[in-house]
Amino acid sequence: MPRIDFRAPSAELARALVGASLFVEGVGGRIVETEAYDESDPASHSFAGKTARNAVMFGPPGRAYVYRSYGIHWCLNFVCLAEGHGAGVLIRALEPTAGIERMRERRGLPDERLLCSGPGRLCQALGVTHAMNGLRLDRAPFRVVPRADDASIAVAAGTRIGISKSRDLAWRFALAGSRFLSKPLRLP
DNA sequence: TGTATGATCGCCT
DNA sequence: GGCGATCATACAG
Repeated sequence: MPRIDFRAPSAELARALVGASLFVEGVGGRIVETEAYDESDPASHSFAGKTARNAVMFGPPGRAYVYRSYGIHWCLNFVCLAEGHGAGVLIRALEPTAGIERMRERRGLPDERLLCSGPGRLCQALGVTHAMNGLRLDRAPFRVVPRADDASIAVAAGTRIGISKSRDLAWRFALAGSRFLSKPLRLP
């Protein structure tokens, strides 16, 4: 059932992506943490309208929106139902399954638990940069694999991280009990 | 386990 | 000028 539908509202897509797998040139793993953002949400980049930075969020769904965070890190979003509004899902953490040595080289830190536990770390480990902004997610270098139909997966919802607006919205989704989360889940 | 700080860039919502 | 959808490091206790 969880065929990934990039036209779904961001919270739905964010939930469906937990347990799916993401690879960039074969390096990646299982998504264990996501956050939803949309145009009605003051914490979203799309809230205040289209700019050069967030333009991809306003384009067709199923693309990568990569932005620079704090002037230093890259963060990866999956664009969903945009149609002039602007919505997306921030990929916050992966459980590494493929290309772990490559990740270690890129990260410089050996700790496997910290390779992809956070949106900036994950992009560094997978080699995601601004060069991939706007690229389709169903083509190389990306590969997104839905979780298996029979996968009995416990997805928990909590409040989002690192934002000051709309802090009570339970739009953070995580694989319950995973040790690869960027932070423990906080219930609303 | 927690709090503080620096790095450094795009946009000011 | 100030603030982020961050992270590594330094330090206190």
